[in-house]
Amino acid sequence: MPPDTRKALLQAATRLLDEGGVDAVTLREVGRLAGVSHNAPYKHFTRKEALLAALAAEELTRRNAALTEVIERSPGPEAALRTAMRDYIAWALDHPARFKLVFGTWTIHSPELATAADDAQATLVGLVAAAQRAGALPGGDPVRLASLLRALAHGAADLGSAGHLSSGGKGNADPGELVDDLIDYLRVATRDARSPA
Amino acid sequence: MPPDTRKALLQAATRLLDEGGVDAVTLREVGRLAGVSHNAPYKHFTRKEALLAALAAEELTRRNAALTEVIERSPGPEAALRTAMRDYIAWALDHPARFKLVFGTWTIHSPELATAADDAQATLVGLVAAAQRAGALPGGDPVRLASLLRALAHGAADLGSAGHLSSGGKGNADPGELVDDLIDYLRVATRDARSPA
DNA sequence: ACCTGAACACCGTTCAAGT
DNA sequence: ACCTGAACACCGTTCAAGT
Repeated sequence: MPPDTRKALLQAATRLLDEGGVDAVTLREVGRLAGVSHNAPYKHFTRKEALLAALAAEELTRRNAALTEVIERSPGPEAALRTAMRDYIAWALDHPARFKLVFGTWTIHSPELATAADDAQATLVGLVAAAQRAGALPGGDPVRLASLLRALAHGAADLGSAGHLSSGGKGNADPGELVDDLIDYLRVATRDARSPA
Repeated sequence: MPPDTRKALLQAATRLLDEGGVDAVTLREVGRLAGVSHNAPYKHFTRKEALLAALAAEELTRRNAALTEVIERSPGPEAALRTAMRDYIAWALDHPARFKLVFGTWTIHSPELATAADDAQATLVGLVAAAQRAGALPGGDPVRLASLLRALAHGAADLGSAGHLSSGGKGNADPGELVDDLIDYLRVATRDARSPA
């Protein structure tokens, strides 16, 4: 079996990311942890951002697999949606650096990252459409509704993980509660649209 | 009039932030732009993050003033809420680096930044409560409802400014539309709760 | 094809020193 | 009180060279 330096580099980078945030991911330290010279990384990634993009793509692919599994194991689309949103929040709070990395601004074009992002979007849209058919969500463009859900989960997770959801020192809102609130409001809106005017 | 190096440093930092993102804000370049030595900043800020926190506090204070003005000029709480949310999104898209800085993770405790954040939260909660009384939003804890609105606006702005709201190359959702959608759904939920069961 | 060591142009931060 | 210049310990990236 070959040494597989590339994998060792990614593992080292993941560890540094989790332990100290993206600023702690330094090509020199990555090399050191992987037991290789400080510019061996350049033989596997064109530049630092390319390594980070590979890391983000791996992570997002794992999230997609987890999402698919949630959908398969859930009794129905509404339960799947609630579990998926809660899992997303939990992931962001447990791994804030990974979350910020994946959804940060990329100046590089990474096909793997773009594909993983498209897959996630497509899976969520499919789930939303199923929930609409099941009467758990209001009608309309499922892409737009999926974006609404995604934006809320993303905002709640981001504000929550940065500590901006608490005011005056005491935490006022749990990110998970917010996504539940939204789904509840959408349910009400669904019923309302069905009843005769 | 004194040279006011502190102000010159903050101005230089703001320019670098807008032009190249937070990574472009380098104490050495800030000093250079302000016409001062590369470590004069240390006489005004304990460390780099303190300068960034001062920058963020200034920006958030300006946003609070703008929000208050929107409320005063609006015909009613619902119009004020919609305008405020749209303004927030527009600000984030126009000044992505400032937005990311203000709502990033701080390892420093800045009283000015904390105060500005609390002010913003309090003003928004007051606006939400007024909209509830006006029948434009459903009842319940106004703090929680404000967090819901804030999380959605934040998520839509963040995903939008990072380009994550478009899938397959074509933009599918405009962040501004998403906040309008949410307020619309909440209106429906408000009506529903009022009608007799 | 993959890796190394030296080198270059940067950083943030500290320190001794000046006014 | 405010500022400077030298210094230290880091970076990302490039280059010439080795296997």
